[in-house]
This record gives sequence, C-alpha cells and structure tokens, in this order.
Amino acid sequence: MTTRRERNRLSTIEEIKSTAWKQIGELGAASLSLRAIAREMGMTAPGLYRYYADRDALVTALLIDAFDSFSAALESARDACPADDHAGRFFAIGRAYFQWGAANPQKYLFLFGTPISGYQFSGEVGPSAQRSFLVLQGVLGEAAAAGKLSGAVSTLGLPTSLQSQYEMLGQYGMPYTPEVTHLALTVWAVIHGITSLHLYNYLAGFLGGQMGAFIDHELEKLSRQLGLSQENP
Amino acid sequence: MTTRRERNRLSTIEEIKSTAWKQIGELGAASLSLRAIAREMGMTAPGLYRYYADRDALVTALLIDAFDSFSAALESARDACPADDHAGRFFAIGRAYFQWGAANPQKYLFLFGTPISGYQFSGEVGPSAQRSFLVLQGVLGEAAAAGKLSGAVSTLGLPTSLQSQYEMLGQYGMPYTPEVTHLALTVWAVIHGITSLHLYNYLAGFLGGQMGAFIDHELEKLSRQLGLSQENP
DNA sequence: TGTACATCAGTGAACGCGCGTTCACTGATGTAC
DNA sequence: TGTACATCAGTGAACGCGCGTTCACTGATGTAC
Repeated sequence: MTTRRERNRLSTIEEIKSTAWKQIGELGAASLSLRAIAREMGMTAPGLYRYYADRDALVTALLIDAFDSFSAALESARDACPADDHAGRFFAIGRAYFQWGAANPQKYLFLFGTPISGYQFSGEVGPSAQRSFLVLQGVLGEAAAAGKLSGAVSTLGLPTSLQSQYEMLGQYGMPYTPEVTHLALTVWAVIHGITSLHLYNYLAGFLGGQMGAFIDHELEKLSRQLGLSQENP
Repeated sequence: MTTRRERNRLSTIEEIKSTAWKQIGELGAASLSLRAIAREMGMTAPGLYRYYADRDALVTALLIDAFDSFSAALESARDACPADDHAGRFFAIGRAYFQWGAANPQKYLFLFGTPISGYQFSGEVGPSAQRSFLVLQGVLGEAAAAGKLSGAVSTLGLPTSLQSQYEMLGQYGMPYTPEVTHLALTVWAVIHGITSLHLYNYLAGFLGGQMGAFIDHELEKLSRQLGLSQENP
C-alpha cells in the first residue's frame, strides 16, 4: 500500500535526478550543484538533504542510473538481432555504444570521463558498471562457444603473463575464457577510443560529417578480424 | 641584451607554470586556480595579472606547453629508432604515447579529458595539438612511401564517403594519402582508448599489474595488421 | 468518527569557504639627460 | 656621475559570486486510540 507521502517522495526523487541530468547535459558533470538543482526545482537547497545524505550520495545514484540505462541501450540493440547472428549482434552493440555516447555526450563523460572533483567513488556503482562491459563480453563469448572466433583466437598468441592473469580472473568468477576476455577488452578500447575522441571533438577536423561512416567501417573491420564476418564479402 | 627585469619576468613565468603543473598533478585540471597558484608562490593573486590577462590565457599557455612536451616525447622515442625501421618506430611511438600518459595522468587528461569548465578553447593551441598527431601519421606515411603498408591499404576498402572526405583534406594541405590518414586515425583511437581506460582505472580490475604486457601485445597486433611486422614471426 | 500525537517535507538564516577580477597604491628597477 | 622621470612588479582591500552543509523552525501528512 503506497501512501500519498510515499508517492510524492518517489516523484520528488525522480525530479531531483532529472533536473540533475538536465544540468549535467547543459553544463557538464563538473558543475553539478545541489543549490542549482534546488533552485531549478523551486525549492531550497537544504530540502534536498531529506533525499540524499550529501552530494556524493546523489552522484552515486546518478552513476548507477546512467550505467544501467547505458547497459539497457546496449542490451536492447543486441536483442534486436537473432541470437545466432553473432556478427549482427556485435555490430549492433558497437553502434549502440557509439550512438549512446554521441546522443548523451555529457552523460557518457560523466561515466567515462574525468571523475568529479572531490567525489569518492562508491562500491555500489561496480555492478552497474560491469553490466555494460558484460554485454560486449557476452556476445564474444557466445560467438566463441559457437566456434566463430576460432580464427582470432588461434592467432592471438597471448604472452604467458597476460594468459595467467586472465586465468586468475576465472577463479574469481569471470564467466569467460581468457581469450574472450582479452578480445572484449581490446574491442572496448577501440570503441571507447573512437567515442571519446569524437566527444572531445578531436575527430571533426578530419572526418567532417562522416563520423558515422568511420565508426561503421571500423566495426566491420573488427568484425572481420574477429572472424565474425566473411573476410571478403 | 636581457636586463635583470626581463630575466626575472621569464623566471616568474616559469614558476607560475610549474606551480600550475604541480597543482594540476595533485588535484586535477578542474581545480586549477589563480589564487592557489599565487598562494603557493608566496605572492598575492592580483600579481599574476601582470603575467596573464586572465585565467583562460594561463590555461591556453599550459595547453600549448603540454602538447609540445607530449609531442617531443613521441618524437624522441621515434628518433631512437633508425628511420627505415618502420615497425620499430611505430612501436616506440605507441609505447611512448601510453607511457607519457601513465606517467603524467593529470597532464594527459588536461589535454585529452573533459575540457576545463568555462574555458574558451583558443585557436593558438591548434598547431601544437596537431603536431602530436603528425608524429603518428608521419611514421605511417613513411612506411607507406616505402611500400610497407600495401597489405593494410589494399584490404582497407574505404567507403566512397570517407574516401572523398579524406581527399578533401588533401586539398587543404594534408600531406598524406587518404589511406594513411585513415589508418593513423584508427591507430590513434586504439592507443588513446587503452590509455584513457587505463587512466580512469577501468582496466586495473581485469589486468592487475599486466598493463604493460597488454599494451605491448596490442601494439604488436596493430603492427602486424598494418603489415609493418611479419605475419608469423 | 474525532482527537492527540508522531513523522516527515521543506524553509530561512547562517557559517565558512574559495573563487576571478578591479582598483588605487607603494616601492623597486631601469632610462634619458 | 648624478638627478628626474617613466616603467613595471607586486600589495591589500574590496566586490560579488556560488558552493555544501548545519540548525532550529513551521506546517502538512499520516497513525493510534
């Protein structure tokens, strides 16, 4: 049974968060401020302390939400492709990753950019952050299980130091093979690299309006290198 | 003829900058403040206005210096290899890139991280920023001129939209072929991606202390894919 | 159903902090005759 | 070489701003009898 008070409380929390996102979108994560949020909501700053213990608590809640909605975007892009179309799923995830970042630049930088000054990272964020990486790792893991990554895996030639590091992760519950973990990390680095150079506007001078063609071409190259697509289509 | 005054002025400018770097290194670029710099130098804040018109002017000077010293690090790593050892030069530049970032995290983020809030990007920074990219582009350009990139170039298959975008750059003075420019951008994205994920501490949980092995392995893979190193060494 | 009480949301004033920038000034360094 | 003047470095006080957080409080919402 939800009382009027409980419903109000939930909707105020939503309003706090959405106001925060609006301001992050406009001014960047660095200028997030309780007073500004309260001002825009038509209330006074101390009132916010009924909802969050302090500024860090709000930032933590925002980080969790953002990681979750980012992961959800990746997952729903993935699920729009049949489970056995590994190349299609890989491509869809990569594109969704870049486009989420391009559509929500400040949100992406809030997650993967310079940490907010003075913010103490909270452990609660971990699981939500991992979830987004698991989408990428998962599609490679399924492709590997279906024997599709054999080409990439056989030429990997991981040095023993890396190999045993990844094996150690397995003992702590990492659900994929060393090779899959390694390939997922390298793919992540490429996609994050392109996305972040794009958001910092370092690519516009080279690519003009052809950013979309660039990322698509890179994803296709990765897909071929992984052995997900034909070498010569 | 340099007077005592001129010498003092230059050394004060140096002290301002080095104090600024010290504080950026400790607290991050976001907390750069004229008052804090003056305080640490044992003078008062208004005195700094004898040297920089305002805070933005100081940030601009710091950006130029940082890009220049970053570029110099890449260039000197490159020059430690003979000019005809293209694979060696490529590897050296890539490693120097990552290691400069790892050794100067806040400096790297100052250049390639979230822009400073309220700072208006000045056009003076452009040439110094381009210089660092030119190092990467240059080594690929020389390899291409020596016929070493033919493998990578022949399988590139750039879509016409990208191809003509790159050709347009050539008309504005870009000294390399579309293929070289494209490959340099993709390599930059990979190396920047790894470096920045590393600096934001997203890789430590996967790689433990094996960061060096990871980047070396990726550089070797890139070098093979570019055709700079033998496919099966 | 009505009353007494407890809980909670939000206010307004205040504390203490740090920031960039301006302004009129003092005192030292350099220059011209 | 000595004097008068101009230039420059740096000071101290002030302006106006925004911030996170605390505290004692009012008034509305909910609960127990």
